[in-house]
Amino acid sequence: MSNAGVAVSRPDGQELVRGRPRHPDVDAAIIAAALSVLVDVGYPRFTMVEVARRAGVGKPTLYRRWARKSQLVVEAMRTQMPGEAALPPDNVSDQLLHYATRLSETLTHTPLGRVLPGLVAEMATDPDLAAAYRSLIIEPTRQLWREAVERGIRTGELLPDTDVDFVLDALAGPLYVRLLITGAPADPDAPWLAVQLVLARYSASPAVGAADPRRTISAGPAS
Amino acid sequence: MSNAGVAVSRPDGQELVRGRPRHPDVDAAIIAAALSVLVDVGYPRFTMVEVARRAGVGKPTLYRRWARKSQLVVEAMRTQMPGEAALPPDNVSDQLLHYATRLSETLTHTPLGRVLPGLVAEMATDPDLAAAYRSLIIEPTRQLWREAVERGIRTGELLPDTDVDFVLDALAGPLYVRLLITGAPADPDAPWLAVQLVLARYSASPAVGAADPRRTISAGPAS
DNA sequence: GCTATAACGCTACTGGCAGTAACGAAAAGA
DNA sequence: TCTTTTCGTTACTGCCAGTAGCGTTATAGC
Repeated sequence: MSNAGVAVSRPDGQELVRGRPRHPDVDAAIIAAALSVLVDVGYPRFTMVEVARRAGVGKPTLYRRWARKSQLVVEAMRTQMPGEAALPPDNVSDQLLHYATRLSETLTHTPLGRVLPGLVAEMATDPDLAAAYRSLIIEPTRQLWREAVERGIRTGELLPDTDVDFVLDALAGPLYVRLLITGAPADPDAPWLAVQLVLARYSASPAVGAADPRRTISAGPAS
Repeated sequence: MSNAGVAVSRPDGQELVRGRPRHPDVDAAIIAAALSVLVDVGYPRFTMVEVARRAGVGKPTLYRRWARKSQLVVEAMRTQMPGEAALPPDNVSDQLLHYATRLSETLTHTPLGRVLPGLVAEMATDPDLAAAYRSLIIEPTRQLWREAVERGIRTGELLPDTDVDFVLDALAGPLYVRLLITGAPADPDAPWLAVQLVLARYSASPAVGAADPRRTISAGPAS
């Protein structure tokens, strides 16, 4: 997102750089500083001055790269997202459990959890930020989940009437509610419980969902 | 929450009021103005000056009643919560559907939905606000839901291993996720779909949850 | 080298808002 | 009348986002 107004592509395909080039370490230093500030004080007390101070950089240097504070934050958050990591298990229930568990860990063990509430607020009034956050952070994750669910429908593991988007909301919802609304500590079982709900309703194999299905499906998180 | 530093209770139980009494309409005027500002601009652009202006009141008058902007907002929100309205249906599934539908409507049709994101952010750094919001707005609602679920367990409608708090999260989660995270428009079916999930997993009667259970339980929101 | 260009750190500024202080005036009880 | 407290008004402090202008420095092309 560090806007590349510097480089102008030339007819020969090379980059024409005029003037003093940007220092190669500054971007990284700013992102690192931003993350450290976010971890320390959360979004609402996150100030650009403090980021500049910790990065050993002038404030205008920040604004040369990111026009808004919120954009810098989104960029910093994006670096915290887990990589693709080719999905390991080959059945839908384990895949969903894997994803839900990973989201739960991201929310509890990375700055994302600490920052999310403030970001959510800003999204409500800053459409650009909302779009950036959703397309860079939320959507990539949801797309993975969506593909897993659709695959499950195709293979017959899930019922054909499965409401894909609702399933995604149902898996992520309980995790977000705790973090954002009730403030209760994250329940390590929550991902598994959520997957249970989804399977109980949408799994094609009728046995699932009653009694104690934990053993009938899988033991725990795959990661 | 309008702090009553004015009245001092006397031994005889009467109120001892010294000095000029507060104007009886000012509290209501401020709350009304606050709500109108919230509706118009949302929490992050909500300013006390604007509230004072619309209420035809000085800024210090606001601060005489509510020490923080966030406290005024919580108070204003509280007036928007639906009343108790003795729970109508007598079976758990209809009760939960009723509550979930009411939450959905509150989130979409009252200022609460517009304000919630910003409030959530502020809660992350303001423990007092978080406590006030949770005890005045979140908890009363959850308590109703909790009682319904526990009643269902007692009557045998729900399985004894039902995880009560998780059920609450699972019912509210999908609604909040849309509002706060994905920004997708509220799905009018979401409350019903969420109840379906819960019943499919925790209902004691095994028929529920497969095929098209919509007709096997109830048609729609009870309100 | 020399020149043009743009990044850099620095300082200073504008503008908006939360929250406070101080005032004179008004409303009530004692 | 005296005391107390509210009320509106005005003015203030302090914080922060974001911008402007400065002199300096690194690089590419001539």
